[in-house]
Amino acid sequence: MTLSCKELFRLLSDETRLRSLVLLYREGELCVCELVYALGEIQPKISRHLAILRDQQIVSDRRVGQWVYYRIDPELPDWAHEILRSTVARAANETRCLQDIDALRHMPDRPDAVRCA
Amino acid sequence: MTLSCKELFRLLSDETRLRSLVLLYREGELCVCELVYALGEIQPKISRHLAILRDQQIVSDRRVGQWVYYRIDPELPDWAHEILRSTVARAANETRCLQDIDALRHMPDRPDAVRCA
DNA sequence: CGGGTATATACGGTGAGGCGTATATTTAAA
DNA sequence: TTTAAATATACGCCTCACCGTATATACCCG
Repeated sequence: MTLSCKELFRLLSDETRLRSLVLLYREGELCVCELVYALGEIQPKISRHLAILRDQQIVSDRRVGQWVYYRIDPELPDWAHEILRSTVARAANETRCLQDIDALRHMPDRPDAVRCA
Repeated sequence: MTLSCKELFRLLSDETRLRSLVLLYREGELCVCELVYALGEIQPKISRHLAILRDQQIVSDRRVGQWVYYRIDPELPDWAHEILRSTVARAANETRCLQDIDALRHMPDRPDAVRCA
């Protein structure tokens, strides 16, 4: 099935997914443990929501050793990408997202060395 | 409370509300019975969803005789309006919305004479 | 192979929100 | 003042999606 407006909005209407997508949009690529740390949520919750986004092809993933990196799916349709862009522009002003960005910045032992690949 | 991204998306994730907003965005102003006809849904359902949108100040209403006309709230924040614009551009390609527009066009006895006010 | 870390998934419980029906309210017209 | 039309709301039902806990899977290293 192709992505509908309604379906996209349903996906964006969950706070955990929205915060994750804002971070992924800004950072390009993040592994699960980075999102867990930045959002301050438990790992199964993050993984579950990422799986939902992956099933609808909003994000794609790749495994690097024991880590799994997620990013906005590069094949996301233009109209959806435009909505995401507006969203990130707005959400970046909301307190919760600002905190997430800051938390990520201060995460110790970030597995960032691997990310270049 | 001010409108959050998450809240806007929750409102847009319901098909009836989404179809109503697409029509309102295109047509400028519509009364309840026009939406009932165009969407082919029962009146309490339409009224209920319009009330939800009104409570969140996505739409505003005005009474003209026995009719109540709804429109996109002119004070909708810019970022929300931009998301709506992208949405309408996309949704206007989805079958359901095309049918709605067509149905509205063929509605008999439309109370359109009043709308000029 | 065995232990540890990262991630994914299964499961039952629970609450939010959508639904249709019935009814209330408002206005116009008779 | 009664009737009818347009709209709004109240109510109970039910589905769906989220939650936390527990467990499974995958990979690395010793």
